[in-house]
Amino acid sequence: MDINFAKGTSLFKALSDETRVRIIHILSCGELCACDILLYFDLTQPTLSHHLSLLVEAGLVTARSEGKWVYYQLSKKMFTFLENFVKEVSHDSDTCLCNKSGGNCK
Amino acid sequence: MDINFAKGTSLFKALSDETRVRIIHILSCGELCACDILLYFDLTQPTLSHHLSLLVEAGLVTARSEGKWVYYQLSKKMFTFLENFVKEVSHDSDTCLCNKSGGNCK
DNA sequence: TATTTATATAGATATTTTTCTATATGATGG
DNA sequence: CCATCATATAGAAAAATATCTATATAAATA
Repeated sequence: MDINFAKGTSLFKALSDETRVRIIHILSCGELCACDILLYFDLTQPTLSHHLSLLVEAGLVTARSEGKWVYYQLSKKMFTFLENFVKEVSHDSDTCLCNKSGGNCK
Repeated sequence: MDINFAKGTSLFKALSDETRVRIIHILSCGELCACDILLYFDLTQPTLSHHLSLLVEAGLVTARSEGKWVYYQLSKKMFTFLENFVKEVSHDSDTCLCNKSGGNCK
């Protein structure tokens, strides 16, 4: 079971902006439409829309259209993946690259 | 106990590059000097040095000089912080911003 | 002491990212 | 069917990032 570095890194990249991390937090208690999320920020609507689309593209957030609104919600599955990825990558184990490619660190 | 968004985001930013995530993984089984880490990558020495300094600056990795070598090691403390931060930010709780600032999502 | 080895720094360039304004799309309601 | 509201897209500008080559520093060794 190889570590999926590209996928894990793409999640970190999606979370490498404080606005997006705050969006995640705001969504942690349930789904919200974009216009409600906007109230928490001093940003223009297109800028928020861009941040939301990056989060959706990364798979951390899902979007659901209803009437003229789009409701955004956290993907629990992806956050579970992220939690596991952080551990997988940073905890000592036999998946470590140094064991695979003949390094001398062990 | 407010969430430290700036600190958490800075960790995500430090991990938003696949090379740096791979460095973390390579260090997961113990400390290594920069020249040994370099063997795992197709990068120039200054580029790796730059990535290492970003990881150190973020606090995810510590550096220890010995002779002409610099040994790099993961900061377990910071990875524990990161694991907790991911949960804090994404799990429903009374620290959610929407509860604090009169939002209507609950 | 001169050379080699390990690492860092400086400076340049190409790419990516963040944000904005302006505009388009698409649903709702009068 | 026209105006309004929610959202997305286009395009531009400024800032940040990743990478390289060249060079500096500093320790070890011949």
